[in-house]
Amino acid sequence: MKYYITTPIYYPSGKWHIGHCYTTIICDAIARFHRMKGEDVFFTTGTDEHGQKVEKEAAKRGVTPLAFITPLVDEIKEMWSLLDVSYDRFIRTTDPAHAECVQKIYQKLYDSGDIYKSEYEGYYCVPCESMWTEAQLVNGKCPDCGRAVERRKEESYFFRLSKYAPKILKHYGDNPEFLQPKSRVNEMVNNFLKEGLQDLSVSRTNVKWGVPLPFDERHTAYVWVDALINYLSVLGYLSADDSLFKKYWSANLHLMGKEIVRFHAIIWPAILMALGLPLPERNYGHGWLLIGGEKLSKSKETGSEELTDPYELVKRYGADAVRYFLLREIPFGSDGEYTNERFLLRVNADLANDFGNLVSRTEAMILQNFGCVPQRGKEEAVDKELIALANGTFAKVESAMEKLNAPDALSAIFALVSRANKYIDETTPWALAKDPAKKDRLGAVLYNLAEVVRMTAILLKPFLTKAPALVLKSLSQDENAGFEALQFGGLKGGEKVEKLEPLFPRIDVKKEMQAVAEFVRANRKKSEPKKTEKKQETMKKELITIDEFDKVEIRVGEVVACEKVAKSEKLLHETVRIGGEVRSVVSGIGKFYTPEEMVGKKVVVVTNLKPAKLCGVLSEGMILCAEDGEGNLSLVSPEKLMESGGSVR
RNA sequence: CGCGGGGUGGAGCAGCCAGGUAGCUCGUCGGGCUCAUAACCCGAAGGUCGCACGUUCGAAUCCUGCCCCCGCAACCA
Repeated sequence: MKYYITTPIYYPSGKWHIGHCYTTIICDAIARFHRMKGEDVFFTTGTDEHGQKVEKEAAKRGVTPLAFITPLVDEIKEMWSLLDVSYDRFIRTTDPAHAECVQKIYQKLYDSGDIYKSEYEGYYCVPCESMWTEAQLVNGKCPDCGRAVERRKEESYFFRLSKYAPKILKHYGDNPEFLQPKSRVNEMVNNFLKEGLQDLSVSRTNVKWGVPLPFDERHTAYVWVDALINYLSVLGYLSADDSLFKKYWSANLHLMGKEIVRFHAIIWPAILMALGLPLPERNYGHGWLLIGGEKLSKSKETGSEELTDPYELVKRYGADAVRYFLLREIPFGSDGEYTNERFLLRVNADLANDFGNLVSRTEAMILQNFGCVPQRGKEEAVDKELIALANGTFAKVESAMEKLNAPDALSAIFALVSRANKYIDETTPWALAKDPAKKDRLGAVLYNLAEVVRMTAILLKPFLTKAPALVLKSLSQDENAGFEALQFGGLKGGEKVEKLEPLFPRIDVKKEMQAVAEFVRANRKKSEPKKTEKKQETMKKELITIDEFDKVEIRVGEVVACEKVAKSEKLLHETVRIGGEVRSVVSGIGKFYTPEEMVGKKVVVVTNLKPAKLCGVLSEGMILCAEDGEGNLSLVSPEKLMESGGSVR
């Protein structure tokens, strides 16, 4: 049986946090699970490297897009290797074979009439060089700069998405597995499919860094279509050698974060339908890791002291701990809170105290009393209960994993670990050891424990990549064993047992949390001065003339009213009197000043900055602040009492 | 009335679809044990299941209304 499983391909931003690892680690555990069942698994991941963002960043640095992006791709590959991600193929959208596949697919759809040329009508802001839809405009003006926009038509190629809406709806109905969890189906149906779909613009003329369309080189492929096609191109679809495609398509599982479900559940099936290909069996949109209720990327900006850097986490606690936390702690399908404390408590309680300690005490007693695995003995009622649980655990793990529910699978395994720890208390092997007449019973008890340890190690192999192999090796067992080795009784007795170092050293949570908080703070300080250095460098580079400086109009103003901008974190909305004029100004200083203390302050304002809307509030100027290396802000004000309206130069 | 998801002991979650003793993990407190990584085992305290109304012999679960949080969506000038 074959099993084709994919992660989305990632945009290599370089700012990695464990949220990024979440999808990939779950996929990896699922892939390993199926491999251990003896299935023919193909597991892919990769990077999404085209688009305007990359183009602009590269230009800023004066390098080619590919030269800019490649080190970042190497970084993500290193991260996957640190976390033992067992992908079979890594695809980059800049691989020539991928680009070729994209072109062939566009050509195919163009030939069949599913892609056609038309015009895209929108509102164009000339200074911003941006096209906006009617819904994006703010009071009919450009949402970026607040200036007037003009209605404009732009040539674009469209994909007949509209045609497929009814078919997709029907597919959802006929295949309840297709999109999970169920709540996502409601979201897609109610928000998009029910009202019918609009044809999708699938080409861009303003983005050069992309795959050029074969039938019109002035256009590049829309990045989302480009990216989705990776699931086919990685299998060699439409290439000279499409054996992988023949063998593995369609996908058994596309796993992704909930934010991109729309693309996978609507656009992707429509494209596949247009190509006449079978649809993926299952799409699953999982939840996010949150810090204080916010997405990780956001909370990073707002300065939380949680350690989220995967490299550092692996360095401190090991790949197994990071994998375990992600797989065990986050309720699958919904969002989950991340804190260092929860991470440490979870790892301590389960891996160190329960599992690691079980292995340690079992092997210690075997070595003290027998030196090798004892013979299987006569079974009493307690033994039978333990053995039955051990033999029944795989079925529970399998049924959880069929639902992709790693937390449930792991909790079934740890129920066995727990039962074994309790079994030790019930059978009191240390007491048996004191009575030579009970040597046989002692042997039987320790054999049962050794078996449970062996089986637990095998059960844990899809989830953890280091500890299970060590445990199996220490019992002289094949570390590559699959699930077929799970029947109780696998140990024959007499196997050499090797003393292990503690698998998961216990962490002093309080101390560690302090250390982590210090580390995060120190790291932030380290990275911030760099930013200011860079700023200074660019200042040096770009000398300006006095005339240019003269273009900036700066005046003294007085804050007459101030309030927090609703729904924003740092934005304050000030009403500033500048001479006879009163202006509305929004500034990002909410972390450092309260609205109350702002009122009455003399401030220095750039008054000829083009107006903009921030969080929907009009800002007609910029209040000047000094910023230190740590991002602390201080208002700049005239050193002697000055009338509002006075100019600054 | 935009659309979804959520509100359950101190923390994080399960239970809800198919009403009937409110469960799990962590934390707290007490006890046991000493093989083991001060780990393990047992017990206890702690909940008006967001609020209100209704259906029912009986509601965390079903109905209706409301409140709060989050995402889809403009944020650090």
